[in-house]
Amino acid sequence: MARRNSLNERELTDTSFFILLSLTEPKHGYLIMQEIEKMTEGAVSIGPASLYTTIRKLSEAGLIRPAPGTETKKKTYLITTEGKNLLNEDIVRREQIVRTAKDYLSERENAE
Amino acid sequence: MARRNSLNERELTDTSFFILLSLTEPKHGYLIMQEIEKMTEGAVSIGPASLYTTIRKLSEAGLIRPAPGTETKKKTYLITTEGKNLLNEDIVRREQIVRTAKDYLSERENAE
DNA sequence: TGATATATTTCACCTAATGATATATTTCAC
DNA sequence: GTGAAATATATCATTAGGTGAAATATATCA
Repeated sequence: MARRNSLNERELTDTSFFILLSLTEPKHGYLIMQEIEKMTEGAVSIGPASLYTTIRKLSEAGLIRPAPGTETKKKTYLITTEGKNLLNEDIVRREQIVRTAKDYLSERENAE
Repeated sequence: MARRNSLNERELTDTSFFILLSLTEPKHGYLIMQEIEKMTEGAVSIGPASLYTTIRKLSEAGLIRPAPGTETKKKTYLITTEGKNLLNEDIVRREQIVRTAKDYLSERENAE
Protein backbone atom coordinates (compact mmCIF):
# COMPACT_ATOMS: atom_id res chain seq x y z
CA MET A 1 0.00 0.00 0.00
CA ALA A 2 1.50 3.27 -1.01
CA ARG A 3 1.11 5.34 2.09
CA ARG A 4 3.04 8.04 3.86
CA ASN A 5 6.25 6.10 4.06
CA SER A 6 6.16 2.34 3.93
CA LEU A 7 9.65 1.90 5.37
CA ASN A 8 8.71 3.84 8.50
CA GLU A 9 5.95 1.35 9.06
CA ARG A 10 8.29 -1.56 8.49
CA GLU A 11 6.47 -2.67 5.39
CA LEU A 12 8.20 -3.39 2.11
CA THR A 13 6.79 -2.68 -1.31
CA ASP A 14 7.40 -5.43 -3.85
CA THR A 15 10.19 -3.39 -5.39
CA SER A 16 12.01 -2.89 -2.10
CA PHE A 17 11.34 -6.48 -1.11
CA PHE A 18 13.04 -7.92 -4.17
CA ILE A 19 15.95 -5.51 -4.12
CA LEU A 20 16.68 -6.36 -0.49
CA LEU A 21 16.35 -10.04 -1.26
CA SER A 22 18.82 -9.90 -4.13
CA LEU A 23 21.27 -7.94 -1.98
CA THR A 24 21.71 -10.77 0.48
CA GLU A 25 24.72 -11.14 -1.80
CA PRO A 26 26.62 -8.02 -2.87
CA LYS A 27 25.62 -6.66 -6.25
CA HIS A 28 25.60 -3.49 -8.26
CA GLY A 29 22.41 -1.99 -9.63
CA TYR A 30 22.33 -3.46 -13.08
CA LEU A 31 22.93 -6.96 -11.74
CA ILE A 32 20.09 -6.54 -9.27
CA MET A 33 17.68 -5.96 -12.14
CA GLN A 34 18.83 -9.08 -13.90
CA GLU A 35 18.79 -11.20 -10.77
CA ILE A 36 15.21 -10.23 -9.96
CA GLU A 37 14.07 -11.07 -13.48
CA LYS A 38 15.80 -14.41 -13.19
CA MET A 39 14.67 -15.44 -9.73
CA THR A 40 11.04 -14.60 -10.48
CA GLU A 41 11.22 -16.14 -13.94
CA GLY A 42 10.24 -12.86 -15.52
CA ALA A 43 7.21 -12.32 -13.30
CA VAL A 44 8.77 -9.28 -11.69
CA SER A 45 10.89 -6.82 -13.59
CA ILE A 46 12.16 -3.54 -12.27
CA GLY A 47 13.33 -0.80 -14.61
CA PRO A 48 16.25 1.54 -14.00
CA ALA A 49 14.12 4.41 -12.75
CA SER A 50 12.50 2.31 -10.04
CA LEU A 51 15.75 0.56 -9.25
CA TYR A 52 18.02 3.49 -8.66
CA THR A 53 15.49 5.60 -6.81
CA THR A 54 14.71 2.67 -4.53
CA ILE A 55 18.40 1.92 -3.95
CA ARG A 56 18.87 5.49 -2.78
CA LYS A 57 15.93 5.22 -0.42
CA LEU A 58 16.97 1.88 1.03
CA SER A 59 20.47 3.20 1.48
CA GLU A 60 19.25 6.30 3.29
CA ALA A 61 17.12 4.08 5.53
CA GLY A 62 20.17 1.99 6.47
CA LEU A 63 18.73 -1.20 4.99
CA ILE A 64 21.54 -1.58 2.47
CA ARG A 65 25.06 -0.19 2.38
CA PRO A 66 27.98 0.04 -0.04
CA ALA A 67 29.76 -3.28 -0.15
CA PRO A 68 33.31 -3.14 1.20
CA GLY A 69 36.26 -3.70 -1.08
CA THR A 70 34.57 -2.54 -4.25
CA GLU A 71 35.92 0.82 -5.25
CA THR A 72 35.13 0.76 -8.95
CA LYS A 73 32.66 2.88 -10.85
CA LYS A 74 30.07 0.19 -10.38
CA LYS A 75 28.55 0.91 -7.02
CA THR A 76 28.11 -2.36 -5.22
CA TYR A 77 25.64 -2.74 -2.38
CA LEU A 78 24.86 -5.25 0.32
CA ILE A 79 21.97 -5.73 2.72
CA THR A 80 22.59 -4.65 6.33
CA THR A 81 21.58 -6.54 9.46
CA GLU A 82 18.69 -4.16 9.87
CA GLY A 83 17.70 -4.78 6.28
CA LYS A 84 17.80 -8.51 6.77
CA ASN A 85 15.62 -8.25 9.85
CA LEU A 86 13.05 -6.22 8.00
CA LEU A 87 13.15 -8.60 5.05
CA ASN A 88 12.45 -11.55 7.31
CA GLU A 89 9.65 -9.65 9.04
CA ASP A 90 8.13 -8.87 5.69
CA ILE A 91 8.19 -12.49 4.59
CA VAL A 92 6.17 -13.31 7.70
CA ARG A 93 3.80 -10.40 7.04
CA ARG A 94 3.22 -11.65 3.52
CA GLU A 95 2.64 -15.19 4.69
CA GLN A 96 0.06 -13.94 7.16
CA ILE A 97 -1.84 -12.12 4.45
CA VAL A 98 -2.10 -15.30 2.41
CA ARG A 99 -3.03 -17.35 5.43
CA THR A 100 -5.71 -14.85 6.47
CA ALA A 101 -7.19 -14.93 2.98
CA LYS A 102 -7.24 -18.72 2.75
CA ASP A 103 -8.76 -19.09 6.18
CA TYR A 104 -11.39 -16.49 5.42
CA LEU A 105 -12.34 -18.19 2.17
CA SER A 106 -12.50 -21.68 3.60
CA GLU A 107 -14.67 -20.51 6.51
CA ARG A 108 -17.22 -19.13 4.05
CA GLU A 109 -17.18 -22.26 1.94
CA ASN A 110 -17.87 -24.51 4.89
CA ALA A 111 -20.75 -22.29 5.97
CA GLU A 112 -22.62 -22.85 2.70
CA MET B 1 3.50 -2.13 -6.76
CA ALA B 2 1.81 1.09 -7.67
CA ARG B 3 2.20 1.15 -11.41
CA ARG B 4 0.28 2.18 -14.47
CA ASN B 5 -2.83 0.24 -13.59
CA SER B 6 -2.52 -2.80 -11.44
CA LEU B 7 -5.94 -4.19 -12.33
CA ASN B 8 -5.06 -4.24 -16.01
CA GLU B 9 -2.12 -6.42 -15.13
CA ARG B 10 -4.26 -8.67 -12.99
CA GLU B 11 -2.44 -7.71 -9.84
CA LEU B 12 -4.16 -6.62 -6.68
CA THR B 13 -2.90 -4.01 -4.28
CA ASP B 14 -3.34 -4.91 -0.62
CA THR B 15 -6.33 -2.58 -0.40
CA SER B 16 -8.11 -4.17 -3.38
CA PHE B 17 -7.13 -7.62 -2.19
CA PHE B 18 -8.78 -7.25 1.18
CA ILE B 19 -11.86 -5.51 -0.14
CA LEU B 20 -12.43 -8.29 -2.66
CA LEU B 21 -11.84 -10.88 0.03
CA SER B 22 -14.38 -9.37 2.39
CA LEU B 23 -16.92 -9.14 -0.44
CA THR B 24 -17.08 -12.89 -0.88
CA GLU B 25 -20.09 -12.16 1.27
CA PRO B 26 -22.27 -9.14 0.47
CA LYS B 27 -21.45 -6.06 2.50
CA HIS B 28 -21.72 -2.32 2.40
CA GLY B 29 -18.69 -0.06 2.65
CA TYR B 30 -18.58 0.62 6.33
CA LEU B 31 -18.90 -3.04 7.18
CA ILE B 32 -16.03 -3.85 4.83
CA MET B 33 -13.75 -1.58 6.83
CA GLN B 34 -14.69 -3.27 10.07
CA GLU B 35 -14.41 -6.76 8.63
CA ILE B 36 -10.89 -6.11 7.34
CA GLU B 37 -9.77 -4.78 10.70
CA LYS B 38 -11.23 -7.83 12.36
CA MET B 39 -9.94 -10.52 10.03
CA THR B 40 -6.40 -9.11 10.10
CA GLU B 41 -6.54 -8.48 13.84
CA GLY B 42 -5.86 -4.82 13.30
CA ALA B 43 -2.82 -5.35 11.09
CA VAL B 44 -4.59 -3.86 8.08
CA SER B 45 -6.94 -0.94 8.35
CA ILE B 46 -8.44 0.93 5.47
CA GLY B 47 -9.90 4.40 5.92
CA PRO B 48 -13.01 5.72 4.21
CA ALA B 49 -11.10 7.62 1.55
CA SER B 50 -9.23 4.54 0.40
CA LEU B 51 -12.27 2.35 0.77
CA TYR B 52 -14.75 4.26 -1.29
CA THR B 53 -12.37 5.20 -4.05
CA THR B 54 -11.28 1.58 -4.36
CA ILE B 55 -14.89 0.35 -4.35
CA ARG B 56 -15.61 2.60 -7.29
CA LYS B 57 -12.59 1.31 -9.17
CA LEU B 58 -13.34 -2.34 -8.50
CA SER B 59 -16.92 -1.78 -9.53
CA GLU B 60 -15.91 -0.12 -12.79
CA ALA B 61 -13.57 -3.02 -13.46
CA GLY B 62 -16.41 -5.52 -13.00
CA LEU B 63 -14.77 -7.22 -10.03
CA ILE B 64 -17.59 -6.37 -7.67
CA ARG B 65 -21.22 -5.45 -8.28
CA PRO B 66 -24.19 -4.14 -6.32
CA ALA B 67 -25.71 -6.98 -4.35
CA PRO B 68 -29.24 -7.88 -5.48
CA GLY B 69 -32.19 -7.29 -3.20
CA THR B 70 -30.67 -4.42 -1.29
CA GLU B 71 -32.26 -1.20 -2.32
CA THR B 72 -31.57 0.88 0.75
CA LYS B 73 -29.32 3.87 1.08
CA LYS B 74 -26.52 1.58 2.17
CA LYS B 75 -24.98 0.40 -1.04
CA THR B 76 -24.25 -3.26 -0.69
CA TYR B 77 -21.69 -4.97 -2.89
CA LEU B 78 -20.66 -8.48 -3.76
CA ILE B 79 -17.68 -9.97 -5.55
CA THR B 80 -18.31 -11.13 -9.14
CA THR B 81 -17.07 -14.36 -10.70
CA GLU B 82 -14.38 -12.38 -12.44
CA GLY B 83 -13.43 -10.83 -9.14
CA LYS B 84 -13.22 -14.20 -7.46
CA ASN B 85 -11.00 -15.54 -10.22
CA LEU B 86 -8.64 -12.62 -9.86
CA LEU B 87 -8.62 -12.94 -6.09
CA ASN B 88 -7.65 -16.59 -6.35
CA GLU B 89 -4.96 -15.77 -8.90
CA ASP B 90 -3.58 -13.15 -6.60
CA ILE B 91 -3.38 -15.52 -3.68
CA VAL B 92 -1.22 -17.76 -5.84
CA ARG B 93 0.89 -14.81 -6.98
CA ARG B 94 1.49 -13.82 -3.36
CA GLU B 95 2.38 -17.37 -2.39
CA GLN B 96 4.91 -17.48 -5.21
CA ILE B 97 6.59 -14.32 -4.00
CA VAL B 98 7.05 -15.79 -0.54
CA ARG B 99 8.22 -19.11 -1.95
CA THR B 100 10.71 -17.39 -4.25
CA ALA B 101 12.11 -15.39 -1.35
CA LYS B 102 12.46 -18.39 0.95
CA ASP B 103 14.09 -20.50 -1.73
CA TYR B 104 16.48 -17.71 -2.61
CA LEU B 105 17.50 -17.23 1.01
CA SER B 106 17.95 -20.90 1.76
CA GLU B 107 20.10 -21.39 -1.34
CA ARG B 108 22.46 -18.66 -0.13
CA GLU B 109 22.62 -20.09 3.38
CA ASN B 110 23.56 -23.54 2.16
CA ALA B 111 26.29 -22.08 -0.01
CA GLU B 112 28.10 -20.56 2.97
C1' DT C 1 -36.68 15.82 19.48
C1' DG C 2 -31.98 15.38 19.77
C1' DA C 3 -27.84 12.71 20.62
C1' DT C 4 -25.04 9.22 18.99
C1' DA C 5 -23.60 5.76 15.93
C1' DT C 6 -23.42 4.41 11.31
C1' DA C 7 -22.30 5.43 6.51
C1' DT C 8 -20.74 7.86 2.30
C1' DT C 9 -18.34 11.40 -0.35
C1' DT C 10 -14.86 14.54 -1.72
C1' DC C 11 -10.57 17.36 -1.32
C1' DA C 12 -5.85 18.15 -1.25
C1' DC C 13 -1.69 16.00 -0.70
C1' DC C 14 2.06 12.44 -0.63
C1' DT C 15 4.66 8.22 -1.86
C1' DA C 16 5.98 4.89 -5.01
C1' DA C 17 6.53 3.38 -9.45
C1' DT C 18 7.45 4.16 -14.09
C1' DG C 19 8.56 5.19 -19.20
C1' DA C 20 11.57 7.75 -21.40
C1' DT C 21 15.68 9.61 -22.11
C1' DA C 22 20.38 11.12 -21.29
C1' DT C 23 24.81 9.93 -20.23
C1' DA C 24 28.80 7.23 -18.59
C1' DT C 25 31.69 3.29 -18.73
C1' DT C 26 33.42 -1.18 -20.25
C1' DT C 27 34.45 -4.62 -23.56
C1' DC C 28 36.22 -6.27 -27.53
C1' DA C 29 36.41 -7.04 -32.58
C1' DC C 30 38.84 -4.90 -36.08
C1' DG D 1 43.82 2.87 -31.12
C1' DT D 2 38.76 3.33 -33.02
C1' DG D 3 34.25 2.59 -32.83
C1' DA D 4 30.23 -0.23 -31.96
C1' DA D 5 27.71 -2.73 -28.70
C1' DA D 6 26.85 -4.00 -24.16
C1' DT D 7 26.82 -2.65 -19.55
C1' DA D 8 25.63 0.71 -16.01
C1' DT D 9 23.83 4.84 -13.66
C1' DA D 10 21.04 8.98 -13.23
C1' DT D 11 17.20 12.11 -13.66
C1' DC D 12 12.73 14.07 -15.33
C1' DA D 13 7.91 14.32 -15.74
C1' DT D 14 3.85 11.80 -15.14
C1' DT D 15 0.48 8.58 -13.15
C1' DA D 16 -1.75 5.42 -9.83
C1' DG D 17 -2.80 4.46 -5.40
C1' DG D 18 -3.41 5.60 -0.79
C1' DT D 19 -4.49 8.81 2.81
C1' DG D 20 -6.03 12.18 6.70
C1' DA D 21 -9.31 15.23 7.26
C1' DA D 22 -13.48 17.17 6.95
C1' DA D 23 -18.17 17.57 5.29
C1' DT D 24 -22.36 15.50 4.91
C1' DA D 25 -26.08 12.14 5.10
C1' DT D 26 -28.75 8.53 7.33
C1' DA D 27 -30.25 5.40 11.03
C1' DT D 28 -31.21 4.30 15.68
C1' DC D 29 -33.21 4.91 19.81
C1' DA D 30 -33.48 6.97 24.48
